[in-house]
Amino acid sequence: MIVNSDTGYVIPFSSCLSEEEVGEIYRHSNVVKYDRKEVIFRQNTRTSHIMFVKSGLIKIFKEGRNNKYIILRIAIPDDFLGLMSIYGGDTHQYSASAIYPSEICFIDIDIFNKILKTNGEFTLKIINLISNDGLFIFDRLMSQSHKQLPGRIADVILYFSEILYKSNEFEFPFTRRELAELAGTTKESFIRTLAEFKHDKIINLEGARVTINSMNIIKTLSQLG
Amino acid sequence: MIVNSDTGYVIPFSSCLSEEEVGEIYRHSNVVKYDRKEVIFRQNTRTSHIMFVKSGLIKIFKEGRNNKYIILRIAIPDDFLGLMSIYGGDTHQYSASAIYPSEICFIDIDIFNKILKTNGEFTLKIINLISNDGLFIFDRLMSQSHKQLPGRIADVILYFSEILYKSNEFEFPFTRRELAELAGTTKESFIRTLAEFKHDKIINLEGARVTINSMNIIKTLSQLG
DNA sequence: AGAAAAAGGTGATATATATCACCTTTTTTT
DNA sequence: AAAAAAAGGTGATATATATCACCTTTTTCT
Repeated sequence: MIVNSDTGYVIPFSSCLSEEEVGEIYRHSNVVKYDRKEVIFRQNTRTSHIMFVKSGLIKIFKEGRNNKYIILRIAIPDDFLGLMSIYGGDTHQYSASAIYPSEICFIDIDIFNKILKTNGEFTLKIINLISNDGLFIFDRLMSQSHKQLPGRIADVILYFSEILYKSNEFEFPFTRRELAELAGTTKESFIRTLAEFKHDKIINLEGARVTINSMNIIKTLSQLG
Repeated sequence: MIVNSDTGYVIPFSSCLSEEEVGEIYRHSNVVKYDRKEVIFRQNTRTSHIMFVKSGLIKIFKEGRNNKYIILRIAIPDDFLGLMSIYGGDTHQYSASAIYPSEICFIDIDIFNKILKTNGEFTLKIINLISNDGLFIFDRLMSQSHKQLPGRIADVILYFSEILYKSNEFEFPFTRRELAELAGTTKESFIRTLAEFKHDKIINLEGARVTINSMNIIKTLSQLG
């Protein structure tokens, strides 16, 4: 559902933008609301807009063969979506869907590029974002290649605790199956390993609710792999 | 060994650069020669220059725990090195070493950034490069997570045949151990699977020399995982 | 040229984790 | 409110690939 453009929101890195540039973006953008589980864009479709998360939580994932998925990361407010695909080619290389009801701001791609070409400060911020996205994927690749399950599941716990929620206590916004797709394993193996963590009192676990009892052990598991 | 700056080489994407910009880069750059196996930069060291390959072949790799490595890709002439690390933070997140005697051009980072900030056309090319690097790593992540050995080794063969050498016949520039690090497996498993490919007449194999007999089967293996 | 180290290779064995086959509980749909 | 579907969970079993222990050949070093 498309709502009228409003100016009651902040564009990421707008401190680097002139008033005219901000105005131009507002004039050529609109906000779309998504319900839980709604798809924002799907891999292999053509890129058409610059997007950023205005509110909510977005799952970034990729479908492989045999109905297998990898969840890459969770995008939070002010995160851009799909930059890598937009600037690396002309089709999305992954999909995005709303975890909770969310609002996405769509910006006209030509306007955005015009600003990129003329505003070096802003451009460097965008280059910085894309680079960090790439390095994050590289870390995932290392984790996937060299660590075995306990290490990878420790990584998932650290991702929620340190990057996403910045707290020792949180609720998984995902089903066990999705958590497994984030850890690169199967639902069953994820459940079992998480149950071991609970049994060993490294974490408390009630349904989706997690409390980290021993951050040290989690970090050691992550490091030793 | 540092040689004097010379202007007998072409800067990648220099068609997007003005004469002054090209001159400025020449004035603030120098070419360094590396022997086989010499390290160009090492992960966790601070970034200091923009680099591109003038000649040779460069191995891009990352060290994990337990003396395990992942080889990410091979950089060829005109490829930039380390852009993602330079623009994603201030330390290299991976290492680079020469596979054959190679020449690397080092460009002053401030001069390069100055040009980035003022030349939008050129900047878009650089954004395009970094984005593609990121997408390439994502593909590797998918390959690593969802494919089993024969599929991953087919991917390695396709990488050399289609991306690097653009031929059905080529020589691996790597030892078996390195090939395994590129496929995300062990030396032994790589050797065995490659021997199966040979036994099944999918490829010919004599030492490092590979001839692909059935590109179809290789592609099918890659796709089915 | 000779010694040492690295690379290539093979068979036997171990093991982590996927797969399968269920059952129970919760959530969603009609 | 009942039926259907999805999620959570557990035990038994299968299997792909890592690991180990060698041996041979090639390359590198002194």
